[in-house]
Amino acid sequence: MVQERDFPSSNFHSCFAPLANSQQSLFDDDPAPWELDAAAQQMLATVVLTTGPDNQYDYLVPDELLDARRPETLLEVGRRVRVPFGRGNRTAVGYCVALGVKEAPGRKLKSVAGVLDKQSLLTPHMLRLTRWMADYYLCPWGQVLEAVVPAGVRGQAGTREMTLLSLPTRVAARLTTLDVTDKQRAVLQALAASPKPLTLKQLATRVGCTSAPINTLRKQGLIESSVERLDQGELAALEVQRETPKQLNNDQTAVLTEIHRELDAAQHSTLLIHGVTGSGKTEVYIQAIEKVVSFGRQAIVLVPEISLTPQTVGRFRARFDHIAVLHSHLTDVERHRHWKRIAAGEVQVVVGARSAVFAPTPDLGLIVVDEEHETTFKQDSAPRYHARDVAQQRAADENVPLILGSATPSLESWQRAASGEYRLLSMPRRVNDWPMPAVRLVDLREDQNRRGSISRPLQQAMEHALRDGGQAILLLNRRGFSTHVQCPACGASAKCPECEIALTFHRHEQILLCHWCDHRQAPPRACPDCRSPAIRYGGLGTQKLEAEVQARFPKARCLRMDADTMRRPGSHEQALDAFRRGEYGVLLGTQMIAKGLDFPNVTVVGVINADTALNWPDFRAGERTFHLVTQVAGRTGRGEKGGRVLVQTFDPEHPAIAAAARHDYGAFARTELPQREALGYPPFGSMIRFVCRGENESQTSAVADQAVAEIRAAWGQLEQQQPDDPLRLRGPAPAPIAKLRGEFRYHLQATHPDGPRLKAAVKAALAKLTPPEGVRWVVDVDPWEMM
DNA sequence: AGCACGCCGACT
DNA sequence: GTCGGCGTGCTC
Repeated sequence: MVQERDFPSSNFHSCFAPLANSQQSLFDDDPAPWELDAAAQQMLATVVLTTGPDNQYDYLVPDELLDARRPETLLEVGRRVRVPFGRGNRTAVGYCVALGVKEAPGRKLKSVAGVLDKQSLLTPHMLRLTRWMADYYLCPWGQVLEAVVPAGVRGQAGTREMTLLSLPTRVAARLTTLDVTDKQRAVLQALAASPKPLTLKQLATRVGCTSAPINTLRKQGLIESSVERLDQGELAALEVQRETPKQLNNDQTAVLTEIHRELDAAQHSTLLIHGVTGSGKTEVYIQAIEKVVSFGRQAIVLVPEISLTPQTVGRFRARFDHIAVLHSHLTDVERHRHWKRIAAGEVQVVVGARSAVFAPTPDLGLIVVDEEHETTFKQDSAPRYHARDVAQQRAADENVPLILGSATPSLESWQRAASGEYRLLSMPRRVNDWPMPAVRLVDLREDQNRRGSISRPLQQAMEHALRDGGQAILLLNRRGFSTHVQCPACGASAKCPECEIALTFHRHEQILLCHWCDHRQAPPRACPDCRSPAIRYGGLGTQKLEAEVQARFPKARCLRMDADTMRRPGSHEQALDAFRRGEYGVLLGTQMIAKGLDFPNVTVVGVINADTALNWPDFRAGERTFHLVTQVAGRTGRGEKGGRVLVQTFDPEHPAIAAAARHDYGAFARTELPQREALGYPPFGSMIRFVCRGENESQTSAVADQAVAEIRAAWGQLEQQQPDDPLRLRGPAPAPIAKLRGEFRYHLQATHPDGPRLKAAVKAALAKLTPPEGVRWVVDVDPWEMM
């Protein structure tokens, strides 16, 4: 790390100013530039490498890279550079994160070899944000930078170097007097008539000649050429039906008034909107953004990927002239074009999944995170960031409000609102005062001798709904046909050879499938252990449920949506559109049908088994169950016909299920939060999860043991003298998925109320970890995945 | 992450 | 004596 105080503030474009601790004294006691010895001053670039050690390195900057007249090779903060690195001076690529005149250190520095980008890829805001992410998520800064700048932007996808031809003014002036052939004159005249330079091809077509006369003129110096990188083609423009603002109800108006007040205050604050399903949160976001746009600023709206369906996106398109929709199946070229439009300030609203939080808006005015409790905001590969928390950091840094919205807020956000860190705004009523649907719990213990998976009350409710022309939704969180395939004679069940997890039978494909690694094998004709031919297909998946629905409701068409039927891009939207048009009576599927959809004609929702997620080895199991049941219940009662919800469960007294049945978020939070507190779990403690994996089981478990020992040792170094909450270490233990793709997995969880201290200990411990070849490890800060 | 330096065992 | 094993530490 460079000595920041050595930088004269006048010309050192640092992006670190508001960072904590080591950066605090920046600029405080800098000597004035004229007091410094000019001979010892050098122009230096601080570089963070994209791969390699997680450090910052200073390089000399050759004068030619500082020539403002040549903007394409000008070195700026936020551009990438090629630098010599290591003893062999191999070429490395890094981001320039600081640039300025600085006192030379004792030893000789190497020089920047070249500039890679024609413009800066990261504003000082984004550099600070990525630096924060690196520190918070224990991840190399260079890796964060590579994750934040889309590959299509780095690679200039969709652009091409082209030679542009133009007429020098001295030639244009004496066009008629030149001694040239007729073809050549025609070429020169075409060029003179064109308001902008032309490519060789364009010019040749206009004149109706080959490239020969043009090349002759170029050789004679009568045409000059320049090379530029140009876009190939344009983003397709969409025809959109415009829509006017909707009338707000009292709750919506009250919340919007509060948001407007925060926007006027021009400072950062976080508002948590707790609005029941169907309370009209989207309209509130839109009207808040209209105000931001009227200031000429931009807004970012983060939604779970599943919500990026034409339905939600269409509402934004209908209300704003210039929006960019960023979803996971954009091509590099499309992503690059959107990025450039956003960076140029041509986009008013960016709507996208979690990575849209990095949209390069030049003058951000507001960030909205809709369905903020959703797990898809947490990235499950490095950097393992949570978009809501990154949005919080970004909004604070850019001094703009952050709006979090949910019908079922995460307990993290709820607790922050309770502690006063966030402001809580409620929208407890649905638009048009539609009532919340009545939820009936069906106790599966009392109905043990039922045949199949649909209880009598659910069966009757579905019959009623379908007879009255309504539709039904059934939720079952298990795909496939049978969830376990077992031999009743010897008890052996089919397991994945790579993961040792029960294989699921998929009847349509006639295969046994591992849902973790996608291993496939033919179903056995007889038990491989005892040769018994009577194989039992137990457990319920969506395929079996589909068969049962078709048997029980032969007149109704049934649509199944799960990861198996929704393989192709766009199939999700097509299926939902068909259901909305009434082509199907019953929609059944996994949790992908539970979120954010709005079907006025759905009058019955059935949860086949609310308990499936309840017994997961995850401290959020109850919260997940509550979210799922509440969200799916919100899919009904959105029209004149009202709606009913039936939740089948073996545990109707469970607080998460009972509270979800009453639409009572407060009750759920009141029972769940004290339990979290007693166990030191988030939101009361920070958690860091460590997972290691390798083919050799003893080596892998030894690495987990070593990690625990190092964390304990590092914690001992940091421990304070006063009595204190103890560090909680759970594990090491085999992970719930103890084997995956042929590798054994061990994990441990560390929790403590003092997040920064916990992080410091884990960071110090991991620096000492030396796993053998073949054992890889991962740290996850604020984990959401415990398997 | 790579790459050289270093300090011990089997060769020419 | 030297070639090479891969443990340790540094790279602006």
